[in-house]
Amino acid sequence: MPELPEVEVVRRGVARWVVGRTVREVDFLHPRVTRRHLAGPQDAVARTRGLVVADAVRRGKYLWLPLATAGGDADEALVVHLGMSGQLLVERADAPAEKHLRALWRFTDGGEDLRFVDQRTFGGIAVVPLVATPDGGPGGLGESPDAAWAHRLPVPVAHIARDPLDPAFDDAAFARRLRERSTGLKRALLDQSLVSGVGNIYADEALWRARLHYARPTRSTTRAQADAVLAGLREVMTAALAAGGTSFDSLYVNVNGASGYFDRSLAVYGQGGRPCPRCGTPVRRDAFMNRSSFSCPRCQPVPRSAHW
DNA sequence: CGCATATCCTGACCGC
DNA sequence: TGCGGTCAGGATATGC
Repeated sequence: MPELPEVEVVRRGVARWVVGRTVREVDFLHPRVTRRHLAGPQDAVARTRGLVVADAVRRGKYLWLPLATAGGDADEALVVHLGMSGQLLVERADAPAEKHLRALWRFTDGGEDLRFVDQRTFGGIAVVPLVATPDGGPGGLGESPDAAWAHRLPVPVAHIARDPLDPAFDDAAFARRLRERSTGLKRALLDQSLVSGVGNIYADEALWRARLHYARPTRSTTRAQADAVLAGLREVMTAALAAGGTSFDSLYVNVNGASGYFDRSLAVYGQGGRPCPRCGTPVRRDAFMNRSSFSCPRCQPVPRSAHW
């Protein structure tokens, strides 16, 4: 499940292998891949063909490639969301098609193709305008933070908050906005308009590090607790990034790059019944929001006023 | 409007 | 060996 670290590994791979190249042709091989591009796949192709991939930028789980004209600036971007199972691959044109190949980009240099492979089709592609947004500043983490396109966001990303690894993330504002909400802590962490890039795995891991229960009411969260959650997120995301970042030097941009981290380092996620690494108490698994929540019953006690 | 839930999707896995 | 049921969850449409 690609969350922030996995998407960042993919972003670095795209920056390494695709940025600077000119798109010659695009094929969309499944109707669901362009469902968010309302004008349809042919329009997405027309808006991409002949343009230069100027950069690879990320905010939260969204990745986008500003598309520049020969003049150099970019008014639109190719937005990619990996969903649950999406992968971006850089492969030779004669490599056999993957079973779940959904989109394919060829370039004028005749080099390797970019492919979007997605088994479960929760992911998607859209070509959309870059727009100025109230939060201003660089749009996210990219290779060229001073470029004109880095100060605008693709329309579908305009409502997405900055992520915990963004240098401009405002910790105090996060704590303040958290207290304005009437919900549980984990629900808030999964809301991409409050903080982005967090999914089920990193939410559970960060809450374990912060020793906070997922149903703790946001309304009464202290600044110190909010800071502890952010520290937990940054810790686990940075570690996952370090583990996944080792493989992007190859000619293969793969969302599975961080899998080695999962094998060894998850404290609670997917560890139901196994001992908490801190206190040895068996990890608890609860049904929550149509998915699972993992926590340590001793380190993360249920608050009296839990907000389920 | 704020918040919660239903929905999309496919393959792995499990019990019978 | 097959078959039905369950599980995985990001983002959004909807409903209250």
